[in-house]
Amino acid sequence: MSGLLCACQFDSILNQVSEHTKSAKNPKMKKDQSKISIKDVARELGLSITTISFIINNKAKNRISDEVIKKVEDYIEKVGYKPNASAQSLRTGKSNTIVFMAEDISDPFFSTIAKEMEDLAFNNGYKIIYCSTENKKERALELLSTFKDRQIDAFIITPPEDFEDEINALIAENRKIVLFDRHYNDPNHNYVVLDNYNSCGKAVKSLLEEGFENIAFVGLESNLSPMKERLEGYMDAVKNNQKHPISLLIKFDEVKSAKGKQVFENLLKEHPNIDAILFSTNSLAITGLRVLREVGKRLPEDIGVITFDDRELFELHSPPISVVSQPVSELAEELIKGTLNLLKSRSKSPKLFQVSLPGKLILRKSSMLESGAASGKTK
Amino acid sequence: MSGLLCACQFDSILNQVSEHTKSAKNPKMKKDQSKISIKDVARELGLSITTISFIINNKAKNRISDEVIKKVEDYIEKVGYKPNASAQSLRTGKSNTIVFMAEDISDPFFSTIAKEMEDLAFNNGYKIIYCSTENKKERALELLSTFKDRQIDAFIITPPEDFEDEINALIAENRKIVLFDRHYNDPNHNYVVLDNYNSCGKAVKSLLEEGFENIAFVGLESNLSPMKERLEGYMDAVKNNQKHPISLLIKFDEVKSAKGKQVFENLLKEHPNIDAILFSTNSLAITGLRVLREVGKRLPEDIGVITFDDRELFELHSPPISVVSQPVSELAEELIKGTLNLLKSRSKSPKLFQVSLPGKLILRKSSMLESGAASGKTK
DNA sequence: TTGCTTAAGTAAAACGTTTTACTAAAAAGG
DNA sequence: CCTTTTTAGTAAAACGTTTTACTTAAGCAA
Repeated sequence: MSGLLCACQFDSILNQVSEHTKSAKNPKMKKDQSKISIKDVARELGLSITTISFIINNKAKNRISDEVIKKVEDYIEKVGYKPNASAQSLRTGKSNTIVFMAEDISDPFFSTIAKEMEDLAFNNGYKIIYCSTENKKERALELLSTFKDRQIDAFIITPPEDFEDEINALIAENRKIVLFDRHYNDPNHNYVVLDNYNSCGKAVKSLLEEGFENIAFVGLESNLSPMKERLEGYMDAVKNNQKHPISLLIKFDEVKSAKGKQVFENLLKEHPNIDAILFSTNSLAITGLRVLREVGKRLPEDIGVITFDDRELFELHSPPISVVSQPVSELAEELIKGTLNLLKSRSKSPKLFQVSLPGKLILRKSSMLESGAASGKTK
Repeated sequence: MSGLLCACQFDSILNQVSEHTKSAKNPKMKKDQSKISIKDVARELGLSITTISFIINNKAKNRISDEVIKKVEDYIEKVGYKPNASAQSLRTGKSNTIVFMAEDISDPFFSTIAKEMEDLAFNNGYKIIYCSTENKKERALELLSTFKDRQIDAFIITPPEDFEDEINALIAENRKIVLFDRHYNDPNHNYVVLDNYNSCGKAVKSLLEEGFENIAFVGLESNLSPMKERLEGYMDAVKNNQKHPISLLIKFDEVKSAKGKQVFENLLKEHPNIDAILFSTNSLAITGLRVLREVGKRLPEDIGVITFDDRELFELHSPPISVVSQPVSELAEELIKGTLNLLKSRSKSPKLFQVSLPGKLILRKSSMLESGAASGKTK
C-alpha cells in the first residue's frame, strides 16, 4: 500500500524497478533498511527540507499552511522519521544531554537519585549520562575533560574535595553547572542540597527527648560541606542543651577497614559513658553496627543509634535503625527542574537557584528507649 | 531507488576562495574565546585539515612525514584541541556510546554492574547511557525508539517479558545487541548471564548437606529466563534427592505488598514441615525475612534460608543470610569485552558470544545448622 | 630524454540538520 | 491599476569532521 503513495512525479522511474522488486513484498523495503533523512521526507512530499525542518521544530506557524503541516506530520508519523541527533547537535551546539557526575553511581543514594532524574529528564527530551568520581579530583578532571568537548548541555556535579576552582572555571566558560549534595556557599553557584545542619539538630533533639544523655558523633574526616555541616549541627545542638560533645572523625579510606573498626572501638572504650551515637553516614553506621554487635552492646538499651540516609538494611536490622532520610524524589525533582530552567533561559546569565531541603527523621527502635507504640513514627 | 532522482544539477561555481576574509586574526583572542576546531589547527600550522585529520586518526603513516606529525601532535597537545564529537558522529555514523537498558538502575545489582561497565568502557573511549525499563515492555519500546536514532553504537539490554520479537527486529536492523541477565536460548543472540540452573542446584545441595529435609522454593511468577531456570534448578535438584518439591510463585507487583506477605505466610501454614527456604530474588527474601521474624521463626534452627544476590543487608542481618552471589565484576567485564569486540569487528556478522557464569555460594549462619567454625566459608 | 614509482600532501564532497535571507504569488490598500 | 503587505514557501550556507580521489615534486631506471 505504501507503494502507491510515493508515486508523484517519479512514477516512470519507479515503474521500471517495481517490476523486479514486486515479488519482495514491500517496494519501500529499501527505505526501512537505511536511515530515512529529512531529505527523503522532503523529496517524497515534494517540499523543501526547510519546510520540513520548520515543521518538526514547531517554527511553522505563520509560515507554512496548516494543510501542509498536517500532511508532513502525518507522513513523518507514518514512516517514523526522526531527525539525526548528531546533525542537530552539530548544527545547534546542543545535545539534549545532561551529565551527572555522582560520587559513586553504585551507591544506593546516588543511583536512586539518578533513576528519578533520568525519568524526569527523559520526559523532557533529555538524556542523562552518569559517571562516578569516586571523590577523586583527578578522576573528576578526567571525566570533565572527556565531556567538555561533547556538546553536553549541562553538568550536575557532586564535586570531590578541593574542586571549587574547577567549578568556577566551568562557570566562567559559560557552562551550565548545578552542584548536588555538597556546595561551597558561593552565591554564584547553583546547588541542591540537604539541610544538613538542621537535620542533625533534629536528630540530636530527638535523642535527648528520648532520654539519652551522652550523645557521640561519628563522622567523616572531610572538607565536604555535608560532613562539616553535620558536625556543626551536632555540636551546636549538643552545646545548646548544655551537654558535652564527643566526636570521632574517620578517614574515608578507613571506614570499611579494620582500622576504622578499631578507632570506633577505642572511642567506646575511652568514653564508656556514651549512651547514644549519631552516625554521619551510612557506611559509618554499618561499620559501627558491626562493632556494637561484636562488643555485645544492645540497641537501644545500652546505646541509642541514629544514622544518616535511609536504606532497606536499616529497616530490616534488629532492632530497626532510626535514620535521617533524604527526600530523594524532591531532590531529584529540584535538580532537574532547576537544570531545565537553566537550559530554557535564553539569557547569558540565568537566575541562580539554591535549594536546601529538610531531612526527614524516621524514628525506629534503635533510638527509642521507651519503645512505645509509636514505632516508625515520622517527625 | 529513490536516490537516483536527486542527481546533481547544481554542481557549483563557488571556487572563489575567500582567503583574506578570515585572516584578520588575533591569535591570542581566538584561542580562549571560541572552541578551537580542526580548521584552526590547520590554519595555524599552514597545513590542510586533511593532514590534521589523518594525524589525529592515526592514518598518517606512509602519508605524512614524521616531522609534520610531530609538529601537529605537539600543537594539538599545547592548545588542547579535541575533535567535535557530534561532527565525528555525523560523519562516521558512530557515537562511541553504548546504551545499557537495565531493569532498574537504582537496584544495587544493576547499579554495581553499571558502574563497573562504565569504568571499563570509559577506558576504551566509550560512554554509557543508562536507563530503566521497570520490566515494562512499553517503557522499553519507548526508550528504544528514542535511542535508535541517536547513533548509538551498541545496546546492552535486560529485556522485559515478551521482548524476543523486538530483539530479533533490532538484530535484523543490524544493530549490535547484547542481552544481559536474561536470554531466550536463541543461538543468534549475544548474551551474558548467570548459570541460574546450576547455582540453584548448588544451593539445594548445600541445604541438604546441612541436614535440612523439606526445602521450599519461593520465586517470582515470571517468564524471564532466570526465574524459570532457578525454579527448574531447584525442582531437579530436589527430585534427584528423592525429596518433595514445594514452590510458591509470587507476582512481581505483589512482592512488596501486604498480599505478598500473606501468601508467604499461608505457605508456612499449609506446609508446617518446611525447614528451609530458597528465595529466588532479593526482594522476595526481604519480604520473607520480615514475615519469618513476625511469626517468630528462628533462623536457622526453625528454618534455614538461602537467597539469590548478595547485598550488604544480608551480611549484616541477624543471623547473617547465606546467598548465591553473582560475580558482578566478571559479568561486567564479559559484557564490555564482548560488546567492544562486536564493535571492533568490521564484518557484517561478527561471531556471537554466549556467556554463562557460575554463581558463588556464600554460606552464612542462616543455612548452617551445626554453626561450626566455618562461618562465611565460600564454596 | 622519457616514463614510472613513491612520498607527502591537499581539494572537495558528504554526513543531516538549522537558519538567514530571499522569492513568488496572492491579498489588501489607495 | 498600481503599490504595498502578507502568505507560503525555498535556496544555500554553515556546523566540524572523515575520506576519496587527486596533485605535485622528487627519485630513479632505461
